[in-house]
Amino acid sequence: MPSTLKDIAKHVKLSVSTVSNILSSSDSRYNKATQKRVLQAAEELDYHPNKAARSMQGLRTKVIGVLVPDLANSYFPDIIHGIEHEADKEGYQVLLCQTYYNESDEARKISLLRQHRVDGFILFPIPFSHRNNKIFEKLKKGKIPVVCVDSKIDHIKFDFVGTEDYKGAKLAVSRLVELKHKKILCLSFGDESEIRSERLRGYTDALKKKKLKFDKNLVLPGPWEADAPADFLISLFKKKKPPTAIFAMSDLLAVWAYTQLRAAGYQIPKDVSIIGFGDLHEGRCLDTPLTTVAQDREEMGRKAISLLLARIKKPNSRCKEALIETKLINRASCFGVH
Amino acid sequence: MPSTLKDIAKHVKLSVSTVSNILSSSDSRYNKATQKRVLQAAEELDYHPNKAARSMQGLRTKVIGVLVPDLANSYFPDIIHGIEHEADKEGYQVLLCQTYYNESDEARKISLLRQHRVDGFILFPIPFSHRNNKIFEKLKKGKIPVVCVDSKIDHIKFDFVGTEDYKGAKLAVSRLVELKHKKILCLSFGDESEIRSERLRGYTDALKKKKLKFDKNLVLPGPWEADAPADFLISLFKKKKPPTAIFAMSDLLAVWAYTQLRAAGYQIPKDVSIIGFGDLHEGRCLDTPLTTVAQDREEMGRKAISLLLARIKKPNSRCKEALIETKLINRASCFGVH
DNA sequence: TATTATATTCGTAACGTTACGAATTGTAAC
DNA sequence: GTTACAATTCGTAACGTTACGAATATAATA
Repeated sequence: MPSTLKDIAKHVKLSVSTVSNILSSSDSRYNKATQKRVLQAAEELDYHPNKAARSMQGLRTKVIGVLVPDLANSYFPDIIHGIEHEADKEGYQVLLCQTYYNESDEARKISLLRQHRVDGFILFPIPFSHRNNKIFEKLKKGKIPVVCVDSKIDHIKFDFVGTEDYKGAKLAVSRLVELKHKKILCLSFGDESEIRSERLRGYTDALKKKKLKFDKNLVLPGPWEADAPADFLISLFKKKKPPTAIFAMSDLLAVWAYTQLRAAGYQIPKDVSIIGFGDLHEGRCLDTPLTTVAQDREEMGRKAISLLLARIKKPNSRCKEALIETKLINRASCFGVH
Repeated sequence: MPSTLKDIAKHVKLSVSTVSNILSSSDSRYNKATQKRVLQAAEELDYHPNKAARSMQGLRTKVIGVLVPDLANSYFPDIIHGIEHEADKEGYQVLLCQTYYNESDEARKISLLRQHRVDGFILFPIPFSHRNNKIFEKLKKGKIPVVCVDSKIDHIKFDFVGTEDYKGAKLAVSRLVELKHKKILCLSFGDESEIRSERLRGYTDALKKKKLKFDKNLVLPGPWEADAPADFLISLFKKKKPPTAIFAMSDLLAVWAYTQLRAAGYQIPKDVSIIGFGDLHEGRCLDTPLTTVAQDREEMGRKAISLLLARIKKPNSRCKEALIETKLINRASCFGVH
């Protein structure tokens, strides 16, 4: 039983519409004294405008829905921070949900947010999912403003924010090549996402540029794919011409490799150099801090909001794509080979 | 312009109320064929019930608001996972906001969530804040169901979920004492929170039990407090009778100390044993994994939901408090002294 | 004082949904 | 062909808000 405009109106003996007008637009033709009286009553009665009623006028809710896979991955909070901060500046509020990489959760959360009539979505779609894309088709057909981040939806065009995956990977691998590494392992994602293929392209092109040949046996998926990938990883380093460096497609993968190698008695970077991608906290607080490719994640969030607001204003404009720059962060995990 | 009941009604040539009834209660007296027709039309027209209109009936929204300080702290995502999972089971949905440890954001986000008429709140209040407590008084007076986690609100009683801070700290320090450490540094939070005082009490009691005397110079606040606490920390270990162990009130503090000491040339645990509190990911992936006090954070989340739902059902029942158990996780960062 | 202009305030309809009781249809029994 | 009863379906009011145009009060001018 929260108080309503009617309650306030009764309290100050004015009409509901007067109270509404005063409370919702500060600029107004109303008597200063009246305004003060109303504001005060609102305060006293602990009035919270009912967004439900408001949005029923078909007005903007000024709320945007953000759907991320998993907050436990420290990649996301920074982006969310950027989103919230920028949204806030424009008077938008953010509602946050998680999918836990689960397709039916993804669908359910989108529906929930639609029920709340959010003005638009920022989605981090589950990468390379075989989900039923109908939900997204409907978003598209309903002209609901959507910005996808990181992954795109098959066959459906939305605004998009991503990372300069190709450039970043090339940067990283070029660095290893400069340090005279000849045999560089590529620790890859297990999926078939565009992120993966771009980073792989960066890896191979960096090798090519220095006339090193690409060996597909040096590309292996991370811990969540193979059966005993840790053993397999170590076995690669026990061969007689072992790799001397690892390019990992993510910091998490890099940290995993780091841990496994250390446990197996290898020293980083003396025996093996490692370079990651993402500049996550996990890599920074390693004993030998991780050299990595960083992207400005808050900027990603800001960019996503700016694309979204542009679309909210012009729902029919052409879809835009933005790639966030990368740069190399040199820390201790890479070492020259002689 | 999402479709409405009216649209569906027109489409199937039935009244709005029939459509509403069919769509909102699956149990019903309606003709099976009619039901199918309606469901199908809803699907075709991509109908999403308008929560706004629904909640205007004064009905439950089946949405609960969760307000956390900062998702970048990996302490929170686990709890949120527990919250979401349990809420989901009961048919409740979760709206998540951050305060960034900022009091005015805290107030604004609570107001936002109230505007959405959430059925209740799970709050992680900013600890030891000098905030204006009026917002909380109003929540209390308005009988809005609220569960606080971790910190309480001064002078205002809400349901509460916390950690067995005293027992956990005592457990940790007792362990160090068993390992024959005589001089144990306590790395404390900088605030005056109840969490701090309870963990401090655990620390002192563990010492007392083994007849070790409490030295208040051995209690020092973490990195965010003193001017040059890192230097100060190291200086303590350069004295002639240096501490041989550290009890840190959080894993983050522990990791910080670990890093500083390593950088200064000390070995963990050979020179200094460290024990943390919280069992965060950061401590697990250290080169020398951190011994720590763990609490089941998903259970915290579940508990919070169960208290909240109980309160939603009986808004006037007595406030309950739940403390989540702690246990010691022995890893490599502690070492016996001889 | 009458007339106009200006400053304030008001009343009504509409948004999409649900609860409630009323209305309509169909069916079986007489 | 009534009547009784069940099976379906319907109509209306209400929730809290805002937009819109209308109404009233007050001041300024003739």
